[in-house]
Parts: sequence; structure tokens; C-alpha cells
Amino acid sequence: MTRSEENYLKAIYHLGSSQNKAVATNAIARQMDTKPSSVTDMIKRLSEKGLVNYRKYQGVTLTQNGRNAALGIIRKHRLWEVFLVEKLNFSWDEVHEMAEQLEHIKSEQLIDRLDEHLGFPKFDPHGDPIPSKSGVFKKSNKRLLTEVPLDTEGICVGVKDSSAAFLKFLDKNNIALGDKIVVREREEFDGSLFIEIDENKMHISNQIASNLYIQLEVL
Amino acid sequence: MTRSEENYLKAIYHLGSSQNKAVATNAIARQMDTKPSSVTDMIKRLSEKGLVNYRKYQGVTLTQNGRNAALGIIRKHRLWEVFLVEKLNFSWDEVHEMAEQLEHIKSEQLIDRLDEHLGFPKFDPHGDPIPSKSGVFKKSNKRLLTEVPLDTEGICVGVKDSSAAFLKFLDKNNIALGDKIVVREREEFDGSLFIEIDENKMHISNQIASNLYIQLEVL
DNA sequence: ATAAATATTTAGACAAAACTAAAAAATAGT
DNA sequence: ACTATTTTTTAGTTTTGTCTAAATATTTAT
Repeated sequence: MTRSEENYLKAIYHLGSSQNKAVATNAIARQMDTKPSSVTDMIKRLSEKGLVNYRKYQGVTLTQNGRNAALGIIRKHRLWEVFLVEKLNFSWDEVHEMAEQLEHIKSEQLIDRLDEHLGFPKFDPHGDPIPSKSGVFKKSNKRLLTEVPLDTEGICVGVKDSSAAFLKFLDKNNIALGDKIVVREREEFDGSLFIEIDENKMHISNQIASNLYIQLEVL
Repeated sequence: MTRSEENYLKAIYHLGSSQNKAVATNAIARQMDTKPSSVTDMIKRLSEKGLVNYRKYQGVTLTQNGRNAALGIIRKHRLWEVFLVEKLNFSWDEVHEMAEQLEHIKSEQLIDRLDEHLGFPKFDPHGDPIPSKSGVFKKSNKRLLTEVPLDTEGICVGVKDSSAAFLKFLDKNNIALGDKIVVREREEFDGSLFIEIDENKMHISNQIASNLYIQLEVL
């Protein structure tokens, strides 16, 4: 499979073929920053290879083979992200570009050894689940801080609003990706939260909480 | 730069442009398992980009830019090989294919962090020197066991004859890549050697010794 | 139900990187 | 010095993946 084919499969998966919804040509074009006509071309090729189901004008879904291929690429992407963050000390927001390249390295052996080297992680640094070799994965336990149950420990894995202003705010208040967070109390009146962040108590507004993603621990 | 361009530069470097000899079209074609006409095409492109010096029918040399690019790729290749062997426990003979792919990953940051993660190694698992960020590297201290001075410790990093028969012999005699080796005595009569291999004393024929590469330690 | 808007596909081109076949230059052998 | 051989280059195609422009299908709005 070519690199380009892999990228299309991944895009189709992310655009909803994970839930087996048919994905529109236009949506793929937007996602991949390319033209709809190019997408049509590629879809035909993928269809001939039995990786997608395609009927003219009706959008596209992944076949079982296509889905497996997509999951394989996602597995590689996320394992490499873990490597970059855990072993090379990159931060969550620096790794995507590199992982986009690394995910196309072809070697079963390599990715299995990497998996082992990393201790078979189940989630990537953004809290997204890592499919196993055979394509199974845990449901993500990533949710907004506003939706986390009380007294349950989680790890800060992402932001919804990635504006400079918000990131600066986080920085000033010593909230960083990877921090351990527990919600201790929810204020009914304004939806603000009392939290503990790496053992320090804090009070944050609903505004803030609704822009922070937390990954809850799962066994 | 495209992947293909990078591979051509590397091939030209290895074929003698390291010593600034002009490299023949045919030689490149052989090395890259491609046709001479394809090589001519590519050389023209590289020449337009200022990466090689080219005069029709006269062969090709690398420009300074070309040489730097080639060294950059070699640096990446060899650092990834160290990673594969040291961190993922692959053996010397399994890593080349993977490194061929990994060497094309584009990210200065990534390779510098990898370098640091590995402790700034100066040689790869085959005993070949790793160019620094700025393109300088130690001369290889890789040589045949027959040419190693007495009482000088080295590490077994390669074989000249990689026939199954020879590899089987090594296996049977417990000689493996990565073993520490010291030559204690050379027998004038038949050129055989008394060596210590990981503390065990052994006597090996000149035949054997002249097919084993040793990397001598350097500071 | 039909016109307007939107989405999708087709047709034809292009660039990169390869190929084959044929021509031209360089080298070697006598 | 002049063939014969080898090497290199040119010319013309092919494949992959993209593009633009035009044609066709579908959806939406009245």
C-alpha cells in the first residue's frame, strides 16, 4: 500500500467510517486538503483493491480489510507518539507532524518491539486509545473536566480551545499537559470546580473546565 | 528534497564521492538497482538543484551542499540503527531495512533528541562512524581481526563472508556480534590467533580471523 | 415540481520517477 | 588509427497522484 492510500484510509476512518457511516467525497477532500476530483480518483483505486465500498455519488465506507489497514496505521501513529513523549521528552503538541511520518514505516516487527519497549500502552499522550495488533482497543476515557466524576483521578491530555490566550492562562496557573487532576467539588451556582492538580488545591471557572480534556485511568 | 533524491545522494557518497572521485552513471545504476537512463535523469535534476557537479559523460561528484545532505542522511540512518539495536534489541543484521526507511523522516529536532537519548554515540552497530550534526565524524576504527594490534580490546561488529556456513561456524563457537574481543598472540607459522572473547580463551585460524570485523574503542 | 445550489464525477493535463529502445560519445583492442 | 565494445544520453512511454474545467447527479428551497 502506498503512503497516499494509507492517508486516505485513515481520513475515511476518522470521518465516521469508524461508526460505519458513509463518508462524502467532499468531506475527504476537505480533511486531506485536496480536490474532490482527486478524491474520486483515489477512491476508485481503493475500491478496486477491496479496501472501500463505493457507489457513485453515495459516499464511501471501509471494508473489513480497509478498516484493519486504517487501525494498523492509527496504532503505529499513536505508539510513535507515546515514544516521542515518553522517551524523547517531546510535549503533546509537538509530536503530531513527526508521527504522521513515522506511521508509514513498514515493519510489523518494528512496531511490535516498540509496543513492548513502551510497555504496551493503551492510550496515547492525547488520551486516544491505541489499537492492539489485532485491532481491538479500549473505548477512550477522555472527557471534558466538566464531565469528570468527583474524586476520580485523571490526567490532563488536551485542550479544546487551543488559542494562545487560553494556553497562556494555563501556563500562568501552572496547569500543564500530563498533570494529575482530581475534581473534589462542583459549585452548583456557577459550575465552577474545586480541583487538586498534582496535590495543589485550585478553584477554576466552568469556562476553563469546559476546555480541558482529562483521561481517566482504566485498567 | 524527495526520498529518491536522498537515496541518490547517499549512493553517490558511498560510491566514492566521499573521496571526491567522480562517480559513473553505470555504477550508480548498479548500486541503486535501476537503469542508467533513470540515473541520468535524476543527476540532471540534482545538478539543477546544486547538489552535484555534472558534466555529460564525465561522471558526477557531490557539491558541498550535496555532501552535507548525504552526511545528514547517513547520520540519521546510523542513529536509527543504534536505536533499533540498543533500545529495541534487534540484532545487527536485522536493522538495515528499517533504517533505510527511518533515515527519511524529516525532523531536525527528532534526530537531535534521538542522538541525545542514545548518549551521542560515535559509531553504529556495524562499527561505522556517525556524523555529528555539523557533519564531522571520527575515522572508523573498524578492521579485520587479523589487523588488530595485540592486547587491544575491540568489539565484534561485522563479518566479511556472510555465508550461512561461516555464520553457523560462529554460532557453534559462541562468537557473536557485540562480543568483546582481545587478541593475545599471533602464531607466525600459520597466522592463527589466540584470542579472548568475553573472558574465554580461544584459538582461531587465520581463515576465520580474516573474515571478522572488529571495532576498536576510541575516546 | 421545478429551478437553483451544491456535490460528485469525467476528461484532459501535468510533474516525478521510473522504463525501453535507439542514438551518440568514450574507451579499448588490434 | 580505426573498429568494436561499453558507457552514457536522448526520446518517447508509463504509473501514481495530483490538478482544472466541464459535465452530470443530487439536494434544497420555493
